[in-house]
Amino acid sequence: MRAPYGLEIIESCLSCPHREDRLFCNLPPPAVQKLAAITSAAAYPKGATLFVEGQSPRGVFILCSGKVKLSTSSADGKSLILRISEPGEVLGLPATVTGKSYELTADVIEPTQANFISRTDFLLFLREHGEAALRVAQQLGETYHLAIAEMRTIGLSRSAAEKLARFLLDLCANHDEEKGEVKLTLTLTHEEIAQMIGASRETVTRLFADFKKKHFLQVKGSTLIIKNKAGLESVVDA
Amino acid sequence: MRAPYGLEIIESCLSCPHREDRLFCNLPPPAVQKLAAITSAAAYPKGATLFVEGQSPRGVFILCSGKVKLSTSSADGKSLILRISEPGEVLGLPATVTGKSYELTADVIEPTQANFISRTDFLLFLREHGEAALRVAQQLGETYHLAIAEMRTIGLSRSAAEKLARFLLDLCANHDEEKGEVKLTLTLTHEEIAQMIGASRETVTRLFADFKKKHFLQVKGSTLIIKNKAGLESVVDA
DNA sequence: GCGGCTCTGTGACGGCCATCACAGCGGTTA
DNA sequence: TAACCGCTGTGATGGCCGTCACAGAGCCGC
Repeated sequence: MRAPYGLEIIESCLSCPHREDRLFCNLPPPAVQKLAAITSAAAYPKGATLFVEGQSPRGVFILCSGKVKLSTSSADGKSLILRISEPGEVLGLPATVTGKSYELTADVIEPTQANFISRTDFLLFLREHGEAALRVAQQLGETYHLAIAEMRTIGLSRSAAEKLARFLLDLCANHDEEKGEVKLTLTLTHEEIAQMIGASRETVTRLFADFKKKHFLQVKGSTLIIKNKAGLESVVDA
Repeated sequence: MRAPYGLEIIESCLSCPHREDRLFCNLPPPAVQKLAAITSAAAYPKGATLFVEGQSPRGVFILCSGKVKLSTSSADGKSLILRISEPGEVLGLPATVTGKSYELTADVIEPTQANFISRTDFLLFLREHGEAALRVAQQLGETYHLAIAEMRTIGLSRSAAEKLARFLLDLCANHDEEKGEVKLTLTLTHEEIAQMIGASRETVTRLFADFKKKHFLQVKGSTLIIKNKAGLESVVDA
């Protein structure tokens, strides 16, 4: 593990292209300066945990690089993955602004650099900079959107096949299409996909085999090629 | 149906105790005045629709009285109810601040009075009053919390019994307990409950019969008495 | 290369629950 | 009062899929 707060990390984070993405781009210069002053950078290895469901909120994390898994779990160990956060996103925002405990657990699944802002600093900053508060509201609205979308795939499907198809089509929506195909890299294991759609690992394996047989998609290592979106859509509509 | 924008309705809404609840209470007087100026009141009969999933956002509705069902539905007519909004809540907030289309449909299920603020007025107001933007962010954070909670009951349960038990315990959380019992009025039909927990109507009927037989609860008309919370919790933990 | 690990693939079995079908039941309308 | 309509209750049936069990496959560190 690299030393947190190491100088080289702070340097690299200050130049991180996502540092002010979405949340704070285009703020007036004084606001940006103030923001930089209360921000501290750190690196997290794979397997690290940024925060845990139920903890009282310490602050927000702005993802510079890496990937973070957001999940919730029940007493009996079952867990539900809500989504995988990518660079540019802000984690822990709802809990930090409301003051309620974190509603999800954030686990690092690829080595990550993130900027941290403590709750007290962050709230003070928002109070002083109304424009930033509006940005935060917008970001929260989008997070809500994503949650609803996830909810739809889990709640409105009658079969596991439908859920998986919905999940894959959602993935397609974020990637470009080339001559009828969508190519994307999927680093998730079947187990994790199962936890995202509320199914068992074996069912996911079987469904992938099924979809391959129907020529809906193709898998090479961690590369996934969707060859027939219409086919998947027909599974959803069924 | 009462005439929308009728004088007596505006009067009653201006004195509505929830008008500034949560979202805008304790704002400085100038902000409150401005807010009153851009607000317009209306009444909606049972069966009316405030907005529909997919519409581009017209603005926000602040519930004064009545109840509104928030749901999403799939192409094949199946629908998933997210929650029932009560007076004091603000509807359409995420879509209005992000500018994306409404992600849910809002149907009036009990005669409702609501204050409406158009999107342009609302955004302008937020830009001028940073404190209000912060309130909006907090409200959004709480809405998100609720969505996650709903998600947990749907996604983390392995059986329908578990989902119903979770749903009932969530209800209890909002009501007071008296000598080990929680009494509440539940105006939802079995069909609607089924749509909230992602099950079929018949299953809900059967589960209620089952829970009654186990003396977990009791039903008299639209009054529901939870007699044994521990029993329900044991269903969830199973 | 060898043991140990995680991940994927596959068969058998059984239970839960969605679905269909229909029967009472209370409230409302004509 | 009868007809109607939406809600609730209940039986029969079948299929999906969760679970268990195990086998191969890839990937590491030693």
